[in-house]
Amino acid sequence: MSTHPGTEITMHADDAPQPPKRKRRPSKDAPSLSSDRIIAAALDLIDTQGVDNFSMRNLAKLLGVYPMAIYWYVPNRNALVARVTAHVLADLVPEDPSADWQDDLRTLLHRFRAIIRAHPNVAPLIGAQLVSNASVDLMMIEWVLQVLRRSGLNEADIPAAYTATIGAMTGFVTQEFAAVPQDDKTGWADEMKQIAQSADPEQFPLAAALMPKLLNRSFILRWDNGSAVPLDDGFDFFVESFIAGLARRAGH
Amino acid sequence: MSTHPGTEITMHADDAPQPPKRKRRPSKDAPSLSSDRIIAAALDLIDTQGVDNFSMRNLAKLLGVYPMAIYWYVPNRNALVARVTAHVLADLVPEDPSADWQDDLRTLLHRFRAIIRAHPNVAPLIGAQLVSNASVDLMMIEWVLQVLRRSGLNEADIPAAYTATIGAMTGFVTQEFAAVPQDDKTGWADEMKQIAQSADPEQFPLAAALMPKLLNRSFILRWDNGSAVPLDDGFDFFVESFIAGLARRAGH
DNA sequence: ACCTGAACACCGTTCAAGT
DNA sequence: ACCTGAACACCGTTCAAGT
Repeated sequence: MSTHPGTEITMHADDAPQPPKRKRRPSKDAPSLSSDRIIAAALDLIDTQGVDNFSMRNLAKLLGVYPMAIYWYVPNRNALVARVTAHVLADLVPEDPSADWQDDLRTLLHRFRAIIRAHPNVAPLIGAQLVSNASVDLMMIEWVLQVLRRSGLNEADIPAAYTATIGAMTGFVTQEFAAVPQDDKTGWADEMKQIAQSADPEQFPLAAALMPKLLNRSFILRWDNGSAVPLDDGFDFFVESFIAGLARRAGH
Repeated sequence: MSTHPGTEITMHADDAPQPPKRKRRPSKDAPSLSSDRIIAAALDLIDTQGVDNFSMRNLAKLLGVYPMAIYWYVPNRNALVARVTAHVLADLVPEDPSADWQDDLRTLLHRFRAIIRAHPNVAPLIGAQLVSNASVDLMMIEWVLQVLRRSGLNEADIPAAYTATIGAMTGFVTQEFAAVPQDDKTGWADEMKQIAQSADPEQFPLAAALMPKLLNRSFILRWDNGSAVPLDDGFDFFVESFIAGLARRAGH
């Protein structure tokens, strides 16, 4: 739960004075604010209101404080959002590497998806923000590199394979849980259904035939996102294809 | 270039009255605004300023018009952004299917990347907005389904394979071109470099050893995005792995 | 039909000030 | 060190009005 602030190398160490050096605050009571409280409250707001409706002012209100109070702990909104995603991803790396590198990769990708499922509104932030906490990231990076080397891949291919793996881990899930505009959900769903059922079987034979399996159960042809309708089959197929392809390229 | 408005089924037909039915505007001169002009100007702004700095008010200024004038053509900012991404993706589907389904898939994924490379600031919008123009999408969907059937996959696997394919197409590239916070770019780069070179070889042996190949050339360990530093090798490895995995699952 | 113009309810952030 | 309070320069969008 806790991110052990202070023991971790905080990326982007933002020149804002980090609060507790040593036994500070000899005064009466603890400060009302802290990095941890702010991050927890921010995550709470993002989880419940979505990232668009998350504002420094609302966060301040939730914390019972004036907006600018937050800025003593965090340099700006972007940095705060980065810390929230780092917090969410803190427990990503599996503890125990197994005997089978393919199982390890599978586990990592599924763990990532499970985390985002618990905090879907964070999904759109992952792309830009998977850079926030270097210590966590270095562990994860090393973990992935080790798995890839055990796969038997050519050593020279490991950097490319690493990037491919991270892309596979984050890409699908980010899309799956991407926010769906909630302006007029039902109108949108209705139009999508209508287009789907009026898909000309002459022009689009396969799409028309498979529509019952695709409608609101696959990318593009949906109006709910992964929170409401998880794309389990698609994700599994994606993961297994990627791993199988890696295995083939590694000579298995 | 032109999206032929009126000939396409516009998804989310938003009840705003769509302008030209028949020979309208018998009056003096053409209206100063049009859907096409607005979309083109919006794309221009997004390309140059980024999506964060893109506002209805700036767009109005660029068009030489009051902000609310735009609202006669577009119901709101989100819808406008959706149309922009649809416009950008209009030419995604390749014209000529080849003899080899693997080549076709490769072509599609590379075309997608080329489009996003030309408009990288649109990348973060793709996830939520690959839903905007149903006619384009149906063509693309049918195209993908046809390719997958030619692969020899089990018919029952095609829906999952379809979602996996779209996820593969959009996921990696969306991450590759995700915006990098430009608050203090150089400071960020410096810290990243420092963490990289001080990576403990005891704790992170592979990461430390491969760091020269990884630093700013792979996910997470970078400060530039795909516009400045394209991840060509990673992308190729990803695409080839996915296709190889598909082939294996199809029994090749 | 197409656009203006003012107004409302918000933003993130700077800056000076309190304690 | 930690937070208040006012102010600045923005937002998207509603609503009434002009032509």
